[in-house]
Amino acid sequence: MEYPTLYQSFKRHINLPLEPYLELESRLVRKTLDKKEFLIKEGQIIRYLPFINKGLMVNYRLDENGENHVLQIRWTGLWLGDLYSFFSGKPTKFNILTYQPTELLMMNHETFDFITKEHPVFERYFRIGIQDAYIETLNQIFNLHSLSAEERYLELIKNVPSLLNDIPHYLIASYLNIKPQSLSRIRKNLQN
Amino acid sequence: MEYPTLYQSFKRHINLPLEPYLELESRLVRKTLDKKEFLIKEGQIIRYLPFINKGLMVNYRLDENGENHVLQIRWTGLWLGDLYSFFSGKPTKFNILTYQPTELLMMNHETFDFITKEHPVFERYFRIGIQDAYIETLNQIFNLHSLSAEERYLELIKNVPSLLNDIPHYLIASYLNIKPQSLSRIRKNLQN
DNA sequence: GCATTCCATTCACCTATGTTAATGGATCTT
DNA sequence: AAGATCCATTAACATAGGTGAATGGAATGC
Repeated sequence: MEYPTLYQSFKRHINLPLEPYLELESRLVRKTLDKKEFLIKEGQIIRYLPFINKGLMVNYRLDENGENHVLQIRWTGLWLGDLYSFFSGKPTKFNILTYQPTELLMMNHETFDFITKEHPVFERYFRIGIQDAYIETLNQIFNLHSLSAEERYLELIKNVPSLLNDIPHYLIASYLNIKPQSLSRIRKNLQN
Repeated sequence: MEYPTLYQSFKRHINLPLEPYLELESRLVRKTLDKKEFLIKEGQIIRYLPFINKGLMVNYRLDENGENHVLQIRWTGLWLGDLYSFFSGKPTKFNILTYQPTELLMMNHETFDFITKEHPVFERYFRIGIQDAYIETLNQIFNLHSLSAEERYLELIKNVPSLLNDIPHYLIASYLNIKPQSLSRIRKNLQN
């Protein structure tokens, strides 16, 4: 087994004997990215589902005024791609960018079809994984509705304390839906 | 076949012969709710996945100040429940309430396990359905980040023109993350 | 090693949306 | 049908967070 982090991700959700796992593993494409490299750029048609074997990536989308909005921040042990573009074949609206040196394991469409057909338990794995992401995203909306900027900041660093050191503050601000100046103001107020 | 709306929902995503569909249909529990009845109340453990065969429901969640936040509005042909509570067995944090007379088709855990085991294509159907909901929810976050209150309002009534007649305005305001007074102000400004 | 770019911070000022309160029409209750 | 409740609307005022501009330190490029 080459990628225990991936195997553990499967085992957390489904009962997966080693053999089908190894069958999958052999079909994955490994990809390494340096700091601040793009995995996905707006307009591309996405041909792979990327699993972050090690590293950290940020997903943002450009609005009509040319401003970036960070929608997702994901790291080691999670998937981050564009399911919509991957499954529909239409161009993506997202930009996904590393902020740490990152190692990815990428599954193409052919492999996805093969393993879910051969071993339906993989379909179940993806159903559960996407479900978890969906539940988290609903929670993100609730936070945007119910918490002040300061409360959202505190909630985020409570859940992911290392984030302040891992990525620039302006990305954290964007993820929280505030401006970097506001994040500075909040951090200053909290010092007292 | 008793519920063509449900069958069409399956056919839109998967290739499903009639027989396994009928097998499922016979196991569903039909439930009718009047206007303004609760399907789900905070604290309950959710035992069913509900499909809206006809009607409209709103999902909201209470914050620490006792304020409601509408997170989802769904209608005929869609599912709306709490996947988290259903699959984890933990109490739900949501409140789901009809705003039109509504007919639901409810699937319990036993049936879910049975049909996905017996016919893996159902697992695929739920994977795709949850994936669509997830993609929509990500888009909802992008709108909250990138659009003004007025733009969010215009976007919503462009997509669902009938909504203004179907549910009270204060629910639309909550879904847009603004106060009813602000929605009134926006609507007034738009008259000119 | 110097120049350049990037980024966090601060401050003064601005604005979109929230808040509070009042009004009147519509809808429910008895 | 009268009374009560709910809800949309308006207006005056309040505020969280945005905007624009300036500063200095850190990281990057040559």
